[in-house]
Amino acid sequence: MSRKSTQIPQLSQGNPNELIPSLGGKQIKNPTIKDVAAIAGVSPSTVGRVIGEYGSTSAKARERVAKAIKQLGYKPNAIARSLKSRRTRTLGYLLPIITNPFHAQIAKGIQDVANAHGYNVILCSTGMNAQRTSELGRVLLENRVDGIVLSLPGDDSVFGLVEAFRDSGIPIVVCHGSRRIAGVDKVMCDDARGGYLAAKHLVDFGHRRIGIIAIKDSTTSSLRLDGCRKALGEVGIDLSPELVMEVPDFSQEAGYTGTKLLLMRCEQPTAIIAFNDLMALGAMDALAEENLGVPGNVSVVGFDNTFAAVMRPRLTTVALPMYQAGQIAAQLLFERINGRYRGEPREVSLPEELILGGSSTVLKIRA
Amino acid sequence: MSRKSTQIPQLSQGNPNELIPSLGGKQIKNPTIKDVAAIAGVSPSTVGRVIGEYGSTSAKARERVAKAIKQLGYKPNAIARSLKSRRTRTLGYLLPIITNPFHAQIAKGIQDVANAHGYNVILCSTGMNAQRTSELGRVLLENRVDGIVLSLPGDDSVFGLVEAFRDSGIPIVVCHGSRRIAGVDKVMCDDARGGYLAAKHLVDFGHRRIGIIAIKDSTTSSLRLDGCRKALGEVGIDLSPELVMEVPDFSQEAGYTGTKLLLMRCEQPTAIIAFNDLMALGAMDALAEENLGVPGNVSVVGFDNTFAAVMRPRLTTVALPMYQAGQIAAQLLFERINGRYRGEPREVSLPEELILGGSSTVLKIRA
DNA sequence: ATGAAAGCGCTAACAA
DNA sequence: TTGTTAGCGCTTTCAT
Repeated sequence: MSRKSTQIPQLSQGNPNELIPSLGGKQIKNPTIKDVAAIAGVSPSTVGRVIGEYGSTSAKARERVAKAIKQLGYKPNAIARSLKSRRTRTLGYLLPIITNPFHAQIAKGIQDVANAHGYNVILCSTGMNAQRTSELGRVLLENRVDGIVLSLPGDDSVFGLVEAFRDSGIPIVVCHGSRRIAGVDKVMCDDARGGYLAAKHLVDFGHRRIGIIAIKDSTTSSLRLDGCRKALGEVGIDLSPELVMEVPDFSQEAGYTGTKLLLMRCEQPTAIIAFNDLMALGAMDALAEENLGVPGNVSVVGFDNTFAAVMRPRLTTVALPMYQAGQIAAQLLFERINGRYRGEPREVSLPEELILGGSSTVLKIRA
Repeated sequence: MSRKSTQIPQLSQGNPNELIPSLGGKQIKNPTIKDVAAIAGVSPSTVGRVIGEYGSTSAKARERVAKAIKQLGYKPNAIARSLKSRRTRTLGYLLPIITNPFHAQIAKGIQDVANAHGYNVILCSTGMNAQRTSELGRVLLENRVDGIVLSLPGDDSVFGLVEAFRDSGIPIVVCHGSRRIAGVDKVMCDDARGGYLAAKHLVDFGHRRIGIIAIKDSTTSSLRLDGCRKALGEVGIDLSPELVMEVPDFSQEAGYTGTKLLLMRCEQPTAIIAFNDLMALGAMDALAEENLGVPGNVSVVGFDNTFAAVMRPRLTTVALPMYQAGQIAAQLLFERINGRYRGEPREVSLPEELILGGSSTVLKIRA
């Protein structure tokens, strides 16, 4: 009913925004700082000072302005403010797809910190499409965001985008994205440490023959593998290449197939580490097909803690602090934005954490 | 290294943006439409026409402007454009928490459609906090978004927010939010139909004594329950109240406890419907504790298809088309924004779909 | 088809 | 402490 109120001028026509104090009448269509000033009987600048909380104002002025604002239903125009102040109080967040729980967690971390600073976040899903990535970068640039967080793998479109932002002097933080993006602040997880924790856990449980489902051409995967090697090395074991199955991607299918192949080509491992929960699920399906119980016959450990808690048995996994990563990314960004930090690019490494589930158990010595 | 390029004026000082054609020199610090005009040898208005693709321009002018733009590395300023044109090409999306996969799906649907229209999306998680909800609403208002999508339960802060947007003439679409918000377009799922599908499925499998874990004070829950009743009614069964266990919320804990209580107070049902996957998981844990196998002794059906696919056995569930819901919500919004539709509030009801898993099976007649 | 001029709503100098 | 003035970078009449 009042939906079209803005279309129907409620004051006399001919003076769209004239400073008629609307003595009896109610609202002016889109009250500006000038309208407020007229009603409060002060100058526009004084109103600006009251609203923007800068400069100095008398208590009386503040009171009158506040009253006028309420009377008019005045809402500051952030657009105009941005144009003049050259700050939009907006951050951009570029990510592959928001439906990935990882990125959703990061997004939440960024958003919470941003809001606490009075900032908004524009979310941009690239869909891993190069053209779209460039386009979204351009849009963010045109919208003059004060900073951006990037959770993208490193391809040419991403490098180009980083370059463009750097040229504009807009700070960038990479959060759980490509490690190959140089010259920017980064927030990453300590993947080597995570791999170490996973393998160490199994080693402590007595496992010695541990199969690993790793990913080809993935830095994260190779760091985790390094960590596994280290843990095994500590008990004098040299990880045999035949126990490391390299698969093309982090999919459930890859976990399944990889495990099948692994079981075929080597003596049955007593435990399997898959470099994410989805692959661990695939691995467990493969094991079930071979009538190998988990954890009875084979222990399984996953990574990422994406849905380990809803599996039965609950999956032992390595959790990554993505929410925290998002928060820190935003904090680093704000330090750049407000000039509190101007030094060399920093890299924050966040600890990963082992979450115990029922999918791993102490190795039974066979008779 | 080139990070501080904007701070170091690269041209002579004293003429911040004078129309010196920068013949040999490279970039002007922050080229505007005027700079482009000067280099292209046309007026600013012509440049505006070329960039904004309005009015008419000669091919020659377009070419010269394009060249100047490239030479200067000019980026249009969306802020200035918004101020003048009174359109920000930005949508707001208010939701409880982005880490809820439902809302992430909706967000993606909105974002994809928005981007296709050249629009951005500002994401706002309210965290179900009333004060925060109002604040975010205010911020969106101040930022003059062209429209908003709401996925919020109905409380006073939300009603207030809706009112505020209506006063400003900014269109709103509720997407999978409170049905109690009146006077706005809505995109909802057909929960009654979903409930019907779930119960019909079990009835078709021969089940007659079906326990239902429902939620107190939830419209969605009562619609689903209606649907269940209808399916049972079709085979002449009147759903007994003792088979309907009302729990306080949609949590796993509630599913677990509800099932325990259900098993205590009535003859053992041959199937259980829980109104989301999480409660179904809790129900299955409860059943396991009672040594009741799924689906051997009891069939289980969930709702929402949030993680049914990773459960073993895979959970039979009713899936909701959230991505599509987000897309449609955005489409409805655009129809309002560009004035293509000005009629009464519409309500779109989206079909839910049964996804078969291994958690439900044909009822075995006991000897 | 193009240019000149006004102004969107605000902030930031500078005066007073 | 307050008011005046001048823009921020763009779009939009209105002339030409």
